[in-house]
Amino acid sequence: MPMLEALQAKDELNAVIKTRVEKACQLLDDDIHLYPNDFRRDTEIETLWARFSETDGETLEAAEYDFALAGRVVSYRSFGKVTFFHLQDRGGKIQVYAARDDLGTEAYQLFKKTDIGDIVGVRGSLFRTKTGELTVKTRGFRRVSKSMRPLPEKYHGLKDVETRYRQRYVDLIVTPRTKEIFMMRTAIVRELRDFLDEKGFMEVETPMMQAIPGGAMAKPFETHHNALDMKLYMRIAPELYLKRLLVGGFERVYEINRNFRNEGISTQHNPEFTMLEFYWAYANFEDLMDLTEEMFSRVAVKATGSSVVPYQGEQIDLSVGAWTRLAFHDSLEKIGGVAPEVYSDYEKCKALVKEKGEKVVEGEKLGKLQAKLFDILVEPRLIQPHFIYHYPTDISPLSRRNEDNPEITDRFELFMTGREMANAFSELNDPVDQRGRFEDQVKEKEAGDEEAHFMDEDYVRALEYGMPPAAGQGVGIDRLVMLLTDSASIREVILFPLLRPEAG
RNA sequence: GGGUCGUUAACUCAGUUGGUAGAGUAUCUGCCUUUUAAGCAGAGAGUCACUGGUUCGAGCCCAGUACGACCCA
Repeated sequence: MPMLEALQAKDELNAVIKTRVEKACQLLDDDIHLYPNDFRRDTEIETLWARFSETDGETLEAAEYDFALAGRVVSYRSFGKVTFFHLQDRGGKIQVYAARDDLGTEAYQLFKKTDIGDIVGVRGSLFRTKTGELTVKTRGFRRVSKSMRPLPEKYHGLKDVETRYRQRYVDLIVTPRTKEIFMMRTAIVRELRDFLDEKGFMEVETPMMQAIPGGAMAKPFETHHNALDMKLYMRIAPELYLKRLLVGGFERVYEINRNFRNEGISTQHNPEFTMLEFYWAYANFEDLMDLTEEMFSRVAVKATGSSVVPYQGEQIDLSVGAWTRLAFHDSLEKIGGVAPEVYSDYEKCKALVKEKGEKVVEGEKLGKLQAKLFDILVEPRLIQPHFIYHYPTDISPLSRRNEDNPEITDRFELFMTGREMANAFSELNDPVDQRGRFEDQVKEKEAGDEEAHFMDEDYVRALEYGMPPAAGQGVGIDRLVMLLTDSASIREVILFPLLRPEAG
């Protein structure tokens, strides 16, 4: 095979890879297919453990249960005429024993060309070794994929985080915890879907590419559609489309999908991240708080077995009823230590923001200043679950105003572990009020606020047809998975986090 | 954007005051039929991230660059 020979000739290959390529060339010379796809397994390692973990050796050998397994060789101990190795498939790992006297000299010689990392099929039965370990006795062997690159060292594993993220495939092979986290992620998302489906919500898909990026305050990614010759944005939120569906008569809808925000990268932020948004007609933000407690505690139990979960040394209690509900302005006073005469006075508020080292932009409204104080003084201290409600109207352009006080909205954000986990509100369904709020946002955008909302005429037109009163919520799925897997960085819960291209 | 730290063999890591580049694992060779971080004997393996500077001499000191981690904005 010319390609392999070319690979073999490359000087820059390190010795280990070169040796493996040479070995592969020898196999080819003996007419051995390196990548056959004719082996079929009839069981998996998890199944063997489930059925036989309690069975004693005599019973196993008497039964001579015969089966075919396949997986990756992840360790290898050879004694000459007998070899032990561990085989790993998607569900687990099991020891395999291969002996010359069982396989025959020729087959055993071929088997001995196996490297750690090769993917192999094994036919055989079970027995127990002297130490009692459940082990497969090989009667037939077929290599189905030759590995050219050595795996990381077995004892320390792969530690270099950059390599773990760039070559996640290697991380998944050698780091059991990584595999576990992503299996948990899938289980968490499935449980959210089950929960919402049971409550009568319908999953939908709305545009990821939008002409007007709405539904959140964030900088969008821009792209261009060639055939239509038009600018498009990657969505920052699905909100305005999901609410159009409320107008259309789907009274309970949700979407779990990616959002894109053209902002900094940190342990809490990836440019593309996954959000659950759901909208519920004939409900308000207080109904949402109840539903949220129920949903989070159920998902926590599913993922971790308990509604009290450990996170970075704290025990976070997600049990229904354990959550605190506190008004935004009360949280400024009681947790942030900001007196009402300070937070309600524009100049005093501005002075305090500056004192705390935050910039104040010209023309910024009182609500925005209060939000900055909240971010600095309150948010980091909200370790246990807190619903902070009645956000200022200035910073809540899509939320319904409070009936008694038009300066605040029937909106809450959910905080725990010092971070925002969700944002929710009773929806603004008055088209006249909505148009006015958009117009205020446009003024802020013109004044230089890149994150202010765009005017969306079609959305206002939809509201003019009449949207049922409703409440809606967005939950950051990555952060939820971080919480339930005790992960400090968002990159630990995203399979392929965004990194700069490798040098060279 | 700013600060701190890191980058040495495929992997995990040492590297003294600036003076010939080290270990374990992995790999290769030999021995070995119940091991499991198998063992024993031997061998090979390096653009010390990159570029420049200081120096008789730089993995080590200095400057810059790239990538990453953490903190701050």
